[in-house]
Amino acid sequence: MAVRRRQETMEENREKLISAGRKAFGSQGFAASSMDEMTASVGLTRGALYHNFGDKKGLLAAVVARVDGEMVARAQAASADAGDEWEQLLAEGAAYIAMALDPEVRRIVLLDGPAFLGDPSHWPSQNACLEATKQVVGKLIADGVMKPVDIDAAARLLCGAALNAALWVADSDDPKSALPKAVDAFSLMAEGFLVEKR
Amino acid sequence: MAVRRRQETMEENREKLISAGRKAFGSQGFAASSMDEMTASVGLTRGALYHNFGDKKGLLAAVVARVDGEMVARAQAASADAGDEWEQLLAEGAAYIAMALDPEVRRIVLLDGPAFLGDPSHWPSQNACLEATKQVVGKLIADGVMKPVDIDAAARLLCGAALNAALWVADSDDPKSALPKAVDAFSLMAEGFLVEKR
DNA sequence: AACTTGACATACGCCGTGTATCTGATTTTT
DNA sequence: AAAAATCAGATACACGGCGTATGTCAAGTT
Repeated sequence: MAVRRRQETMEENREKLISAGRKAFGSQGFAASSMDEMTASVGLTRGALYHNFGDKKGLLAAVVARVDGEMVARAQAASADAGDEWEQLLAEGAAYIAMALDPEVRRIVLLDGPAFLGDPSHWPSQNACLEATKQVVGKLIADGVMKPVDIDAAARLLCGAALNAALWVADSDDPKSALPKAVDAFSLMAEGFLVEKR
Repeated sequence: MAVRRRQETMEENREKLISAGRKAFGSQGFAASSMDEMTASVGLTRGALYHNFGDKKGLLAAVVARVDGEMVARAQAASADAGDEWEQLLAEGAAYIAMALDPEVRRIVLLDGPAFLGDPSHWPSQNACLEATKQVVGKLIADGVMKPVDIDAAARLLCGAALNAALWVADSDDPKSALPKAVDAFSLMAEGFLVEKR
């Protein structure tokens, strides 16, 4: 068998660590996750962790970037076949709400991320969700569909509202019945930005 | 000198710990705060902490309740002389945004609170801000000013939007100029709930 | 084949939490 | 009022986690 290249195995190990870190952070939270256990679960030691990611927070950042990236992909897929751009925005919002029902997303991206890495708008991953929302908001304002508000502010509020709605749904007594209520309230509130009601 | 009563000094010590905990959590964050240092800063030891609050999280809960209570008081004061109830809601929102610019409020109530104590809607303090918002929303829907949405969902979204806006302002490059934009966007978005625009 | 590199392991020191035990002052009891 | 009980808080200890310094051996280089 051909000798394994160095970079290959390193890439594999990074992958293992990100994946295991995601599981650990997602299930126990960042603070309570032991890096000894986490690395052992994939047959490595903390040596690999500190070599690849610098420290525990470094791994969290990598995991956040990963999950964040997946979210944006899913949101764009969900809004792909929306009628117009306004409906696209609403579809993305609804998609974020649905995604944030995933416990991993909630804990890692919505709770521990901001608490341990600082505000999402300054993440190295640039918080892809925010970026995507800004794009759409910019277009909608240019087209005169949305009122002329600050793009950053509007995007942040819309994105934040969607994720906040998800937190509410997830922690409500009956998530199943809360979900439509949340989507409903979100859509309604978003309409505040519209020039003319629909 | 009269002998000090037991309960008095205990109450004083609890007060010292809450106050010192607030400073520590607010400046360094919950995870990075050493309880040895914190207790020593008010001339006590961790013995007092564990006796009074059970554990580190117990103190956080007490601190959160304290700050949360102050927030509601300030919000109600801000909305006291609002014209009608809708304006009261907006005033409360603006007040929340302004308050969350306080670093202590941000870190303790908005970041570490949810991350370490769970969702605000389940806090022992009941999250007074949410409760207050629900009150007003309930009235506005009954009066036909707001559209008939789920009260809990609407309150959560409004409250969340205000606090989220504040997080954005605080972490923006130029908070001073961001604040009015945030308040503006918040008010606009809130109007989505109105039956007829103003 | 000798040498260098570097990815990861091993070993160590430090710090922080939580708990078990102790102590002395305030209450209570008689 | 003296003895007994209580209890707020201090002291001491055990355990575990993080980060770093150092070691090691396979992959790559010359």
